[in-house]
Amino acid sequence: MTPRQTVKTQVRLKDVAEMAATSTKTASRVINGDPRVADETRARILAAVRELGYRPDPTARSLRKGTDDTLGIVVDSIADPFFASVTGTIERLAIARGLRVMIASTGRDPRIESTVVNDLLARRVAGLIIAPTATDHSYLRHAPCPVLFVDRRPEGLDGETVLVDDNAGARQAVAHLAAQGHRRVGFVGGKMDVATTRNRLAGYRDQIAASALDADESLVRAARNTADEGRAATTELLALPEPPTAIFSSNTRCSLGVVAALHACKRTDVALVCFGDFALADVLAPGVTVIDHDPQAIGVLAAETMFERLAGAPAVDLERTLPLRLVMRGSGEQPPAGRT
Amino acid sequence: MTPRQTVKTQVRLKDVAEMAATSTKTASRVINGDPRVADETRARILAAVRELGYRPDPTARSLRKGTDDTLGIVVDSIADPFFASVTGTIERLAIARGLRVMIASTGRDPRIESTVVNDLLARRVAGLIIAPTATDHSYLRHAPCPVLFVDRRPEGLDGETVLVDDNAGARQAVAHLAAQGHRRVGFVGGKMDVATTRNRLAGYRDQIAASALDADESLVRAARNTADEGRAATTELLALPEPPTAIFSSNTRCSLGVVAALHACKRTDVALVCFGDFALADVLAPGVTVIDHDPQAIGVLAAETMFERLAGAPAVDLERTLPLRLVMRGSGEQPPAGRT
DNA sequence: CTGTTAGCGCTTTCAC
DNA sequence: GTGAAAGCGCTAACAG
Repeated sequence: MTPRQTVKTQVRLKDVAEMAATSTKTASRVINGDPRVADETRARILAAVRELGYRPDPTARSLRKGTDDTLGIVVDSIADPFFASVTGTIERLAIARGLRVMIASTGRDPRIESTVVNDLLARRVAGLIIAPTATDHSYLRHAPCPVLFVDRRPEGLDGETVLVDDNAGARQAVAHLAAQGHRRVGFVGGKMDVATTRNRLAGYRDQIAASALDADESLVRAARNTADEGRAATTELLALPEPPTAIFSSNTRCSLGVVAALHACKRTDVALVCFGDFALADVLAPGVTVIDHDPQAIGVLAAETMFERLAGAPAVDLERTLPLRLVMRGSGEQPPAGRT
Repeated sequence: MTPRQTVKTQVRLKDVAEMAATSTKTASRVINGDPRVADETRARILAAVRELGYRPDPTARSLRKGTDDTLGIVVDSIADPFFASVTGTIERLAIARGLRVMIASTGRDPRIESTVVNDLLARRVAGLIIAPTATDHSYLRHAPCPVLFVDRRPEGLDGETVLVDDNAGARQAVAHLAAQGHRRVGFVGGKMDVATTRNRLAGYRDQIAASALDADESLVRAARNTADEGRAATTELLALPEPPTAIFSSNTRCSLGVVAALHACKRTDVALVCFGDFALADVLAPGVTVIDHDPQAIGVLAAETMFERLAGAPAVDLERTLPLRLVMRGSGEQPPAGRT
């Protein structure tokens, strides 16, 4: 037998209306704050609502109105510290505005992205915030709700986007290392099918050229998606005939591996700048110099932008870029061949 | 050529039925995998489904069936690394079973917990996984769906719970420190209104007594919820007339602060055992000894338990406890007065 | 095997 | 100001 269904019959609007001796429509008006109801009637209805403990059914309301008070958020992985922070911030602000939040992870799989986005759309979400993974987002051109992209630009669509200037951040990192006298700077980063990686790698290459450093492709180790892979890449780089004297790590997952490798090999003399701050970066010896992009700030900006769209305000600029900040802690200020 | 999706004009089951020259009910049967439909009819309907790009409306279905294929997850904060990992794991497994996931954070506020749980319930979630914060969960006794608690036991209700043995973990940590010869062991941990903290503190006190160590309440610094507060608490402890020679940190947020403080004061000779592993714990010098409780394992167990309940299997035991593991990395193996 | 009829709980015409 | 009726898209009953 199936589990016993609770006899707790839900209080419906009809029950409220009956108790207040009025119609469901009038009760509905009161619930929805329609002013055109007699004060006396309104009082009766509110009393009934409180007495019965009535709570409107969001599903029925959603079906009838064709819209929901839920925000859809689609990110790579909720377990990724960066996205966890961004998502958590958005959720907090959304709740404060009386909005619910539905979160879905894609695992960076375009097909999963398409599935979850369509599902969210089918649920009539009020708005959609997406860290894009797919290569074509043109199907969102006529989406029935505001769509905002985060961290990466959509492809095949001029969608409003909140992001950091990956290219500039990478250039800044490499320029900083060049200023310490480094000529051979290694790159460790994620997969090339992620736009963020491509932009950071492009910035790295731009600045290598601009600073006239060694443009050696064997110093570039992309497609490292986990800390373990970042660690392995670092070990490889250090084993090169002409190893780099400095490393730029392009994302936090990699950074954790790079740091682990440098400490394991006792090669903390190798200069290091990481894209993205992380816990304990300031505690290590030496402290890890980072290009800081505050995930909470991204969350706040994304949430506020979405609230503007939900309120009907049109987008002014298609892109909102957040500033980056070089945080010097020691690892990035070491000179080449700094072994002691 | 991928078919263009017009999200605006929704394809309804009625359209599919008309195209297949049948009734909506028969079409509904096919959609829901009812075998009692003629193969030929089924083929016509499936063809229409594909041609029209029909996707069932989850809202309408939910309203009609009185249930949804969404799992509700309620945790302290999605930005907390521990809960991000647990939640991410559950989400991944849920998606794989065709379930959606709705996540809500409470910020450890009992009123917010009550609000979000009721909201999730109003949305007819298929099941609810809760890291409890409120002090009374008796209102969930007759919940219309399976409810599973994670990380902490509910109060006022014998609910099925997945957790780690906080008390035993704390005892193990203190016993380990006692074995190194420490007699004064400090405690840094979260707020006392969180059951996890209470259990770990109780375990700490139990073992202090069992090992006949100094039971000095001035060594106990609870109510530290952030890394900054953990850092401050550590500084306070070290400034005591009779400072501890070892510290037990009861949660990861605190641990990050404790570690930062020890490094900042150059007092890494103070022995340290932390409850909960964290990134770079093995990279620091000395490596941080931890009582490891794998958040992913908790997520897997929680998800599987929930799937069992959704399938109708009754709970065998009310509690499922995950094993803890002492990971020795150096910080917890240092002797007292180990300054060099 | 298939179709018709009623709703799920709510909000929206459009009357009064 | 208020209310009756008509659905939103779907599926549980119960016929046929």
